[in-house]
Amino acid sequence: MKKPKLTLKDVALKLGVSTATISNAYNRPDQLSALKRTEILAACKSIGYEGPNKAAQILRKGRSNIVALVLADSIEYSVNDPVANTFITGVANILKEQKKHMLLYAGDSESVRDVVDFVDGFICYGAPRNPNLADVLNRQNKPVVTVDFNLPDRPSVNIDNEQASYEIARLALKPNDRVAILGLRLIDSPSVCRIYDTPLLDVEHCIAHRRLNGYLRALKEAGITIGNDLIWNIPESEGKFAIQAAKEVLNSHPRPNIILCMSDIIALELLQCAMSMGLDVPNQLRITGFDGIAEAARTRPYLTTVCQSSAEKGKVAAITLLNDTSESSILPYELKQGETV
Amino acid sequence: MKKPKLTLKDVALKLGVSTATISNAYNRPDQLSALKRTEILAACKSIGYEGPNKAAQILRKGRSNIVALVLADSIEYSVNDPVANTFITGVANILKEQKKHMLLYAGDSESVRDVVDFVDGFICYGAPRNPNLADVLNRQNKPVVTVDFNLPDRPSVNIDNEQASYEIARLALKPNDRVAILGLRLIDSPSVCRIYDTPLLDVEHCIAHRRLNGYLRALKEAGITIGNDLIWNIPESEGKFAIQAAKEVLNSHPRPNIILCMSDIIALELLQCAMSMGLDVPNQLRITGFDGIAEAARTRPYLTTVCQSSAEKGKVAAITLLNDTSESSILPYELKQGETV
DNA sequence: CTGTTAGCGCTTTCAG
DNA sequence: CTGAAAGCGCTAACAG
Repeated sequence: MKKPKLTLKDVALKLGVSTATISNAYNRPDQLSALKRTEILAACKSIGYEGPNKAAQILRKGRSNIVALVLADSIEYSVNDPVANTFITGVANILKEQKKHMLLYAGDSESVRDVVDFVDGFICYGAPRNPNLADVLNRQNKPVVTVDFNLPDRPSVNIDNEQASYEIARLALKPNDRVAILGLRLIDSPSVCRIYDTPLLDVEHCIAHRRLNGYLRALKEAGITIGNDLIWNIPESEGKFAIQAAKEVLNSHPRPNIILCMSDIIALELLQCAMSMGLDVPNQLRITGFDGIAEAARTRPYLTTVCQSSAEKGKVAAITLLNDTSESSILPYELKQGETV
Repeated sequence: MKKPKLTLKDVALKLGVSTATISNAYNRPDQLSALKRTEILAACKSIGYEGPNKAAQILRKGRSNIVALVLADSIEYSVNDPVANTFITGVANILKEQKKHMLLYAGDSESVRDVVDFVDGFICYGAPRNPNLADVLNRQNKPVVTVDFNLPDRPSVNIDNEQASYEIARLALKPNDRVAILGLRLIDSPSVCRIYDTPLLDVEHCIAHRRLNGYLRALKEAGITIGNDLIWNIPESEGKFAIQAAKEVLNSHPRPNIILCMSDIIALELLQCAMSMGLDVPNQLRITGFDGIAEAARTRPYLTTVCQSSAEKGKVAAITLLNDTSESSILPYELKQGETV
């Protein structure tokens, strides 16, 4: 039952060659004749040696072929968010190609100590919920690629959130509109609430802020002013919170006739709510989303939104990390005119 | 910029104590006085030592606190399946509690060699698409827990698929029904097709087979016979394939008036299809699903289905692995009468 | 092209 | 409670 677990040394002894030769047979084919190499590999297989122990290799080489994917939130939450999911898909795609492995790491953790000594690098998807984590990450020496936020001197992958938001708002807005904004993680609060004069989260750490700026620029241009009581904070892009916010905003007086949402999930829940209240979309209420998730493409009326390719983001992030380049990328996005505007 | 990266030895030297003492301070508090321990820890922190190197610990201790979650399919696919996702959530929940980490591993890989030497164990969610992988997994010595399939002498987590399928079919069937079955991975084919006389996948490796048996038992009891040309194979629980199958079955003559689906995703796509063809559900067509995914609870008409808790499965699997027990679990399920039957 | 050897950084007996 | 020493299993100089 329990195999004795051969080591490279055992094998070298048995085959009457040096350990270096066995090691080279596996790791550096150019260091010995092809013939000898084939012989050795065959002999190893036949006596049941499966190759050098990976744990020892990690220590010795300082490389594990494991990449940590640091999610913005807990794993539980992130894995159920379609946008995060698509991103993971993109990363997985590239890692598989390069025979690397993926360790999921929660962004609400305190530190990366548990894994920093053996992973080869970090892909950091969204500003970690625990702000401490970003600092720790930045202070260590392994490669880091950030996505949807920035860390000093680290490459990042982003879209131009400000411009995208500006454009979608511009597309949607009409003179004299009564506007509301459903924001995502604008302030440091676990609750659905209006932001009033709560200080906003750090710009660098927060795409929400950039999206807000884009909206506000479009509003200004359209000659519309909006109070902070018409800007909601939603702590997570999750149905439950989105519904709460949707109800609040739709039941507020005077009711807005256009609502700019910082994610499709939020927009879709709002849309559901509005329709079940008998509102005519888009005539009584216009809605814009952000992301371009698959579900939005399946749901009628089609959502007017900003499409970004999360899968592509994942791929670019993985490639950037594996090449250890320091170049940041700005990826393209696309406005999608649906039926909600 | 680049810190010199202190080792335990350096630190011991600097503090004038032995390496064992430093090691004990971190790992075995009972081996030294609380006072000395606090002093040492404080001193370490102040000189910038973050604690023992994890890579070295893994080699030395033979334990990494990393658990591999082996998915049935590629990571790309699995992460976008709501059932798999909920399962991952459950696993993540327990791992977090126990400060373990999760490595995602694709079930279409050839072997686990890349990670077997350093992970602490495997949770295997669904029979791996590469059947080879199951063998390799079973031959190695680290703990394995299987979910939704079995491996000899390994603990597993399952529901009683046969009985559940029997019950949902029994609930739905009426005398003289024209029945079709939309099966999931019944045969080893990448295509949507009728199974005809293609050999079924191995029973042990295949919940689909058990579900099929349950359906057939109910059919037999109801005095209905069904040919293999009315049983479809769908290779993955993905929208694209489900739609293909839905069209085939709904356009076949005579059209079935009841269709038993092996997943909610399949059932939901079928439902969409049927409604867009103007069919009256449930009067002209009854549909049953399997799983009880969240989306089914949001979609009208409500799906009649078998609800199982994937999150619970994940938790139980993780607990079983971490406790290294050999007890298998059979989890409960629940029939949910919706509006499609 | 092959063999010897010094570690990678740590933990854990074991003797004091 | 502390310190010295022997590896965990491997790789990469380096010398032959």
